[in-house]
Amino acid sequence: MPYVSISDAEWQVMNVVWDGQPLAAQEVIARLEGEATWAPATIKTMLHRLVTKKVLTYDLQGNRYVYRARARRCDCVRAASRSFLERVFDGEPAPLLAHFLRSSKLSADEIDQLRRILDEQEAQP
Amino acid sequence: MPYVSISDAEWQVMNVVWDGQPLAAQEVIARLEGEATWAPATIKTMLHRLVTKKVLTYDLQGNRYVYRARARRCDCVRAASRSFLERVFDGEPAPLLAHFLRSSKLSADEIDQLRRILDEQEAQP
DNA sequence: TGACACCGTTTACAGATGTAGTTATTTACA
DNA sequence: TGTAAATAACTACATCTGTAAACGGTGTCA
Repeated sequence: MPYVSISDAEWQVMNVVWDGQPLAAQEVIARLEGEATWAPATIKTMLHRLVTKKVLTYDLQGNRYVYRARARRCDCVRAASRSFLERVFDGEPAPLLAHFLRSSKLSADEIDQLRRILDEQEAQP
Repeated sequence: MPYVSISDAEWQVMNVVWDGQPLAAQEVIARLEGEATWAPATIKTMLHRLVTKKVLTYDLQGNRYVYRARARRCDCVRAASRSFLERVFDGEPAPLLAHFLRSSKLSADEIDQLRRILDEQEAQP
């Protein structure tokens, strides 16, 4: 399975599918109301391309497709994250983390959670 | 100054320029040896496009251009980071941070550093 | 049994991107 | 002063992206 990248607009569609799969095209279109201003035809094009890219697949239900993700979200997140880290932060995770820690407003709970992950990281060799 | 996005390949060039500016095209090409396998002409094309996009500028030195960044790295990093956060993590910084914390191997020093940033964040309202 | 509505497929097209060769101009050396 | 080398500019072209209309098949309601 050769890696094909998911474009910006396609990520918006995939996020909807991952969140609510399985979904028929109409449902994807409905959930993108407000999020984006695409014509329904545009969304259909993207669903089609995502099937071609083997990121999505579908089951036939009568005469309509019901889409499901074929690639796992976590794998796509991993690939996109690695590529972003490489591109923008030259592969250095620490500056990336510093950047996002500084530029995000986090709740006390979230901060605690992140501290705990840091503790875990420290425990590993 | 309308925002134009810096492509994947262009980031590689910009990282070299930001690290060593001002740089003549030849120097950029030299520093990309090994990093990438582009023909020199390819790199020149990218330099040219980056000037068009107003991300780079240059000073004439004899018959050659000496390039300098026109956009600040931190601004470009900020823009790219925001877009990535939006696209891949639906705008939620905490999951993004958790992901990178878990998937990176960090030195003890780096972990301390990050803890300190978390402390700072907690102090802010 | 038509006509309409809906579905996925095909086609369209401009702009961005990756990749690089060709050309014209300038400069420096012989 | 002529010629070779180097430089930036122009041209090229296939693919990817964003955006969407047109088309052809099918199901449904009158």
